[in-house]
Amino acid sequence: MKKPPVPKTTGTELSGRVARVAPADAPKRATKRGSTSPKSASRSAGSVTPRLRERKKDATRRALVKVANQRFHSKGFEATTIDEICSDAGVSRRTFFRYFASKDALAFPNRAERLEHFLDLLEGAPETESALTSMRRIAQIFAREYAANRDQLIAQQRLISSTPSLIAREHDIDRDWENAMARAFSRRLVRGRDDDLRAHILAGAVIGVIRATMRHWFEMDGRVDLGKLGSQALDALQDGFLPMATAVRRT
Amino acid sequence: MKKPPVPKTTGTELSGRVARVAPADAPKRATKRGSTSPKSASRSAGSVTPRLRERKKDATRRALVKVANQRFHSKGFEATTIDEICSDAGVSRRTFFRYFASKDALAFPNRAERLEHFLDLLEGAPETESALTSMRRIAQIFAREYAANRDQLIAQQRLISSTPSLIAREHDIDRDWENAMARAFSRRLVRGRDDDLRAHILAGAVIGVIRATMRHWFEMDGRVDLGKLGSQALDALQDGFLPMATAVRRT
DNA sequence: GGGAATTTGGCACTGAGTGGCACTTTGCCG
DNA sequence: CGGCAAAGTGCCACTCAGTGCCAAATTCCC
Repeated sequence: MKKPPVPKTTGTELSGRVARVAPADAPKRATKRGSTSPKSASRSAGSVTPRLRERKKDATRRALVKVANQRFHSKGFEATTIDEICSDAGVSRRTFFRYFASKDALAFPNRAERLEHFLDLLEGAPETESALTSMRRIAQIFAREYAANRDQLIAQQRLISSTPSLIAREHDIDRDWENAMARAFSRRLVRGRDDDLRAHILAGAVIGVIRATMRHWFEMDGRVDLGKLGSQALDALQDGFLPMATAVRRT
Repeated sequence: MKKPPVPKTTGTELSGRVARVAPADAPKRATKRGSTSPKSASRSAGSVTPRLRERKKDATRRALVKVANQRFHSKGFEATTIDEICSDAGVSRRTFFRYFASKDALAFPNRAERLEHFLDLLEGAPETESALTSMRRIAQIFAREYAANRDQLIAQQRLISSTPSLIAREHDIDRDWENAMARAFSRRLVRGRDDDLRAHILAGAVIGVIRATMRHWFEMDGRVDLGKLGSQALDALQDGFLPMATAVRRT
């Protein structure tokens, strides 16, 4: 009771804002091999990829995601404590936070990978292609990919949609995509004033349209053709929502 | 040490999910006078607004927002403790949470009022007006209002933009607006299949465009005409981003 | 002034997230 | 093989947000 011994210094204020323990949440990045990672390069040779250590880390990470999602789906996200997840995975609480920056992060495994994929596609688009055409093409690629993982994505989305804090995280992710898109568009547009603004406006519109489309797809439990849906949505965007914007009471 | 006496039942699991203490975060709602509030109407006459109790509550709320923002701006959002805010405002911790559902909520005073205002305008729009025309008109109204509070809004935005958790909350608010918009559009569109989807797509695009516009305005420290900016952005949306979508390298 | 309805404060408790340190494992040498 | 450094892990203590509960204070209304 009373007071715990001593809070170290004065505590309560101006605590250092350093915290360089382990940022976590970094994408695995590996898998793609090569990459000339500086490592420590103590001597030189090696390169037989003996990273038996990496294997273990990866296994732990996967285990955490797996047991966590089991609990999440059976008793809900908020009702699941990190302690439970840790004991299921046979890992200590402290270790958990070395793998994931937060409990939320568990619900978005491969957040980083997906964005990276999107970026690759976006940056790999031919210079001569218009922004909206690129998006149309890329949307088809993702539509196929999403359709292939339909059930898993729907389960994941159901969890997210029913958890306020996860909804917020999802919006963060949308913003990442939007910013990535804006950057790519900006490079593509006529070089001149206001390009940054115009690129952001276009990106904002595209992301908004795509989000609405995804939302609909999820609400239909993925029983509609996502590719066609996305295509139509981008059509609507491209012709200025004519049927919607003007018609108030079509015949 | 050891263990605290008794955690009540078994604790740790299946704790009731009721929590009907005080949702907080409700808009003041008053101020508009009249409104035939049922109150208790004990006698009849009066009408001198004797709610001395309401005054105090309002004062407490304002005080909390005020002292909180002082601290937020001087030492940052995350570094500020709710305890500090409470002692500054002369209120207990427990009371704080009866006024605000979370620390985040402090950074968005009148979140509810603004949305309500938007909803009123949206629902009060003439039936014969197209969705985009309504938005254009409403955007002008908000542009004027924002311009009038420029300095305060910019300070607020600076705080939000520099705090991840507040950015997330801001996105929640955007979503509220988007949903409100979608609902209004849906009522306005041709009644038929897919209206909900189409309304959401349009709303998503509009919100995206508006967000990008606001972002730019804030980045320019409000030194540009927000009304004109919004108007141009909606123009771009309405003609399908023709100059952006097609031109890859204008002459 | 008296009694009911609110409002408030204090207390105890849960759960997320962090820092520090000691201990174990793994990779890498000579 | 034995030893060494670095990376990974476990444990403990601590801070802080948020909530339930109940008693004390305040306000309202007669």
